[in-house]
Amino acid sequence: MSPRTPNQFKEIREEKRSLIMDTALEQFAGKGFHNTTINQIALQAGISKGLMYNYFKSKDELLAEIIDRSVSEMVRYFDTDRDGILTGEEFELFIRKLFILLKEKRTFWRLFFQLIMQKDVMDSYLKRYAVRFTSSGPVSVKESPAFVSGVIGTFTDYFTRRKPVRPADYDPVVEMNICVNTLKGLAMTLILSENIDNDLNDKTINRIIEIYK
Amino acid sequence: MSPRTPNQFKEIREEKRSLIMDTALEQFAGKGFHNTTINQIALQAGISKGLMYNYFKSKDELLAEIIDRSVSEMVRYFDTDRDGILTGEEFELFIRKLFILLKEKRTFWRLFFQLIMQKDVMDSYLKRYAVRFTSSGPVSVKESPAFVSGVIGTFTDYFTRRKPVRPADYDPVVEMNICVNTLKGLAMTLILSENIDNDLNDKTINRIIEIYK
Amino acid sequence: MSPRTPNQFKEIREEKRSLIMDTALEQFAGKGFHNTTINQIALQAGISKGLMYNYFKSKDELLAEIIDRSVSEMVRYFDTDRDGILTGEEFELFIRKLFILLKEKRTFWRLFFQLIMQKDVMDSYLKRYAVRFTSSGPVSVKESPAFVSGVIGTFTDYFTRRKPVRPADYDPVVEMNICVNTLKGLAMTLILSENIDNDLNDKTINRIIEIYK
Amino acid sequence: MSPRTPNQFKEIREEKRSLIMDTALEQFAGKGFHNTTINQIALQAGISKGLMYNYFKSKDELLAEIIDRSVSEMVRYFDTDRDGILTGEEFELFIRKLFILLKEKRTFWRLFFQLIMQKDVMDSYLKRYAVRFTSSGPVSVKESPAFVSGVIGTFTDYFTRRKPVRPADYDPVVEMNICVNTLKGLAMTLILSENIDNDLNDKTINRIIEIYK
DNA sequence: GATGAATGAGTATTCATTCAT
DNA sequence: CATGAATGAATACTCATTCAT
Repeated sequence: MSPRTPNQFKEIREEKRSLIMDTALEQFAGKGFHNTTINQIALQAGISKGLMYNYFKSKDELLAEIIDRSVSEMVRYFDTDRDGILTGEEFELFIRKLFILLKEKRTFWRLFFQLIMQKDVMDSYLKRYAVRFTSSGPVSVKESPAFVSGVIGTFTDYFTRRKPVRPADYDPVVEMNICVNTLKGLAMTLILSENIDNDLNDKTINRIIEIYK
Repeated sequence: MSPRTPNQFKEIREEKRSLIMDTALEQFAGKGFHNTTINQIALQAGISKGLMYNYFKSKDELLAEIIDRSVSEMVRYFDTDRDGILTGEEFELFIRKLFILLKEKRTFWRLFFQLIMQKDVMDSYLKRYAVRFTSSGPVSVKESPAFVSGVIGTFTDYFTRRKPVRPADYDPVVEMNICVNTLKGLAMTLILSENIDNDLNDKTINRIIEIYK
Repeated sequence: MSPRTPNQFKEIREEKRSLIMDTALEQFAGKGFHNTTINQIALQAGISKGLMYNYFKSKDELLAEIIDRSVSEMVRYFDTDRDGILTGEEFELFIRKLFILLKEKRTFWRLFFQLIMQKDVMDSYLKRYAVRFTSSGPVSVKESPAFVSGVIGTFTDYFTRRKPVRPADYDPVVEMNICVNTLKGLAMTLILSENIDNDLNDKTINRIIEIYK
Repeated sequence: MSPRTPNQFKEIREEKRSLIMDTALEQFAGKGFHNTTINQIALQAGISKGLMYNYFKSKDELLAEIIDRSVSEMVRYFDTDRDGILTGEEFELFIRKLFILLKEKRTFWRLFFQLIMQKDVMDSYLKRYAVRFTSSGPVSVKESPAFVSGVIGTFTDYFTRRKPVRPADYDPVVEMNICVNTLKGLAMTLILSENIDNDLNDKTINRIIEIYK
């Protein structure tokens, strides 16, 4: 009889929002954004089409919110307000954290990579949220403008310091480039494989740490 | 106005087919398959919508033909009917060839990666390189020449032979995994960057060859 | 916290009803009936969507009530149960009253004219002033007090009596037609202008009275 | 077998465009813009919904085109590149032309008046075509920026010249205001009546000319 | 009374595909 | 061969209305 309290409403909203976003993410990642209809999302989420639009202004916004949520989470995860100096231990920690996160959020990252390969989808996202493309992908400037450039700087610095006595042919930028792209390639493999060979994966990560620590 | 010979007709047909496929590829890669309309392709190719259907049964088939053409070319390029033994020189050649091709066909590869991410078919793709692509992702297999698995085998073999006297911690599979994923990561970077740092790229490739040859 | 008396309840209800109707009128007149959503009305009125339906059965009924309220008021204003004879003084009074009312209720009249133009019901409206308005135009008749036809009759009578000694070309019906349409045109101008030239308007009204009194 | 000539295509297009616009105008004027669906228009015009969009980008553009067409026609009709001096004969001609046009295009004018009463509909039109509101309604600046202000100026001038020896109470602006609004009111009546009393109408127009010529 | 989450029928719009000429 | 008018199924999105709390 008595109306629901504002808190109850807020709870309901947040729960449903999450439900919709999770459902949509799964379908977007599996079938692609354009091959997923609002109807399908609503059906699978067990809600009506209209309700979707009660929570999200449009299909595009739904996508943007999904990206925002995960990117924010990612940034929060790594943004440990360091002194800018990457020690060997911190480097190892970073790599290990990275792959844990990739495994945990594989569905999202598959979607994410799909998207960054399509110029126009990303463009519309870029306009909404001012994202910066870097060698390690786009990151929401809204959340953390200096995050990525910070990481790159820290990495370059790390590879410069690694070999105080450089062999004639040692170029820290090249070294970093190889390291970063190895991680990128592994990330891709991890994200795309249906069944990960966890043993090989772990061994590979260990070996990378061994090489670059 | 002498009547054209059957051969001339065929040539004209082939040329127009190519024109349509090139135009379509460019647009698919830039805007995504679903964001490209037949109208846009026809307009840019300077032909009528109807004529499109004279050359290709459907939009899906157009896509499939584009994939087939480039994949075949790729296979032809590398499938030099070797003895299965990869020497250091052959390894270097392979890497260099690979990046030349990636640069030359960047547009295609962007599209290609878009597509293979759109379903969990990477695995099935690895086993059977020729997949039929449709608008809802890659689906039916056309042929299965064991090309890819052949490459994998040759590579594994190469990494096994490289260090006859293995250090205790040397694992050829791990080593190959790192090598392959480094190449994969670099390929991704190359395909996606708007402006390639050619100098860094060349240095990086040289360094990789230095490491793995 | 003494419990409210039934009378207080009624007052509160009436006040809220009025608030909703005023808010709705403003929006209907500004954006049109179809471009105004229940949500917008509720939001601006500071109540919930659900409560709206506590006061009005439907959006259509809300519109009908708005019309009814203002038309009733209008009728009450002019329906001074006269003897049917319009003197010169009464004529002047009528004109002045008319424009005062138009100015005071401009918002309503804009809406009203919007509605009566939306179907060929001007004629039927003339005969039966109270029409039920729905979203697809004015439809069912609620009551038919012969108010309008009464006014027309009185006017015709007035113009017939005005010139006992008629010039050869004097036609009272034509004269009344011009007079009525001049008023109508002025009313339209008044209702639609964003900024009224009050001085010109007053002078014009005075001149009309001068001509027709 | 042989394809249609460009001319044939152009003819088909123009015919269909007109058909759609006429059908839409009729329905918009009768039921209002928002109460008319694209489906209904297509059905009545005997074409498919899709074809509508082959000819008009949107429902809004369809409306805009309908307005443009008629307004342009109107302007062309009156824009006789005069010397700016309105003689009595020219004044009479103008009035007579005006009512002929109003009768011929009653359906359009009903729609037009509906629209100018709805702020937002007109606003979107204003943005597209830069229209200026004047006392005699909006006119497309695109077509004829100086048209309306020209008419107003000419009219004011006319009413100033009419009584070289002015009575003490003669104000040409007031006189013009009455004249213009009488015409406006008559126009409204003409547009809205289902059955026009042609006789009364003609007599009224004659009387107005008699008064103001 | 009061709230706003939930529904679903309805509407504009898109676009691959067909086909008469 | 070639054209582009025509189709209609599919899809995103809106909004009045209901109802559990």
